[in-house]
Amino acid sequence: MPDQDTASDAARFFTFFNEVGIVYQLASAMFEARLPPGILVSQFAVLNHLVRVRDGRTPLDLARAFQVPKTTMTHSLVVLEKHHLIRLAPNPRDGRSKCVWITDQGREFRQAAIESLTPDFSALAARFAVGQLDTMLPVLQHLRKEMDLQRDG
Amino acid sequence: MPDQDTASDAARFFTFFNEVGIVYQLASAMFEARLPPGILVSQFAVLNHLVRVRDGRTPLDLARAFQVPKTTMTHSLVVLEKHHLIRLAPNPRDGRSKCVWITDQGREFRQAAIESLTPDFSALAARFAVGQLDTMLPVLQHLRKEMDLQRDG
DNA sequence: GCGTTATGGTGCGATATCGTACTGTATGAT
DNA sequence: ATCATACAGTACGATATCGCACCATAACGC
Repeated sequence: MPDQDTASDAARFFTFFNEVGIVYQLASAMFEARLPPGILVSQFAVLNHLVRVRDGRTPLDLARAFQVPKTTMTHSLVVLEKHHLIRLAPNPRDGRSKCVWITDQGREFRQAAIESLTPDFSALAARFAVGQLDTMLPVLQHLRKEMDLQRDG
Repeated sequence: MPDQDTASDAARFFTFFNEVGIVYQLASAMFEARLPPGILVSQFAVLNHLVRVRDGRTPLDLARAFQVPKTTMTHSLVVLEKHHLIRLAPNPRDGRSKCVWITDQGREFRQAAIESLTPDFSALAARFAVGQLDTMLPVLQHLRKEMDLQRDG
């Protein structure tokens, strides 16, 4: 009964994404409580991406990576630049475009923000066995990759 | 070396939540593309909660469930009521408060929205083995519960 | 080269989210 | 009963997010 199967698949995806959304909300709230006023999780996420993945890319690359409209990314970058956490340089390869570079201050800010979360993570580790994350992480990464491919192609 | 351990725990939580955030973004984008204009994921999520968990509760209960400020929830409820997807009734137990009830139209809307996602889920199921979700779901739910408890207590 | 189309970024207006302050009702102490 | 305090919801202003229109440059066809 393939109809039954696809219905069941859909229900499982829906339930799963619903749960992911809740965990995201809770983690965001936890994180935002530690960030200094004026910097939001969305903006920190950009900073984090520049360190974890690569800086020097264009605003549009970042917008695509985060699945947000380019106007939203422009705004986030303006805020980060105002705080001297990134630097926007002209793109030598394309006169229409720019390159986004993280500053030393930006790296320090990211590091400090991550460290400020340590108490929260410690408290959570006392409630939840961290080893369980190791099982889920590669599966989540694989899921993300496939969703990315589906989006693009 | 307990310091090393807690640092490693923190790094694992951070990496994991980062991945959760990415999956959430991708799933939201996928979902929002199927919702009719005028209804956002945040508003649909409220509707979904009313069916999955319970309706008849107060706006503040919902705000706490979603970890959003009560003013944000007020706004979402106004939008949903404007579309006749919910009904706001006075709370017979408390003159300051209200009760949120989903309408028949709201239930139909939710069902139709979920069904509109079926093609996306089918395509994704062809790329990603759905059974892997079943392993992660209970762990995610457990993590969410512990994060909730940490937040409250 | 020149014109057409495509693309990166921004300006602008609309809605969403959030913090603060306020209103009205409930709760509790006396 | 009266008063002080706590609490649910709203009003309002600030920022975030988003869609649409526009500008400047790039890419392409000829």
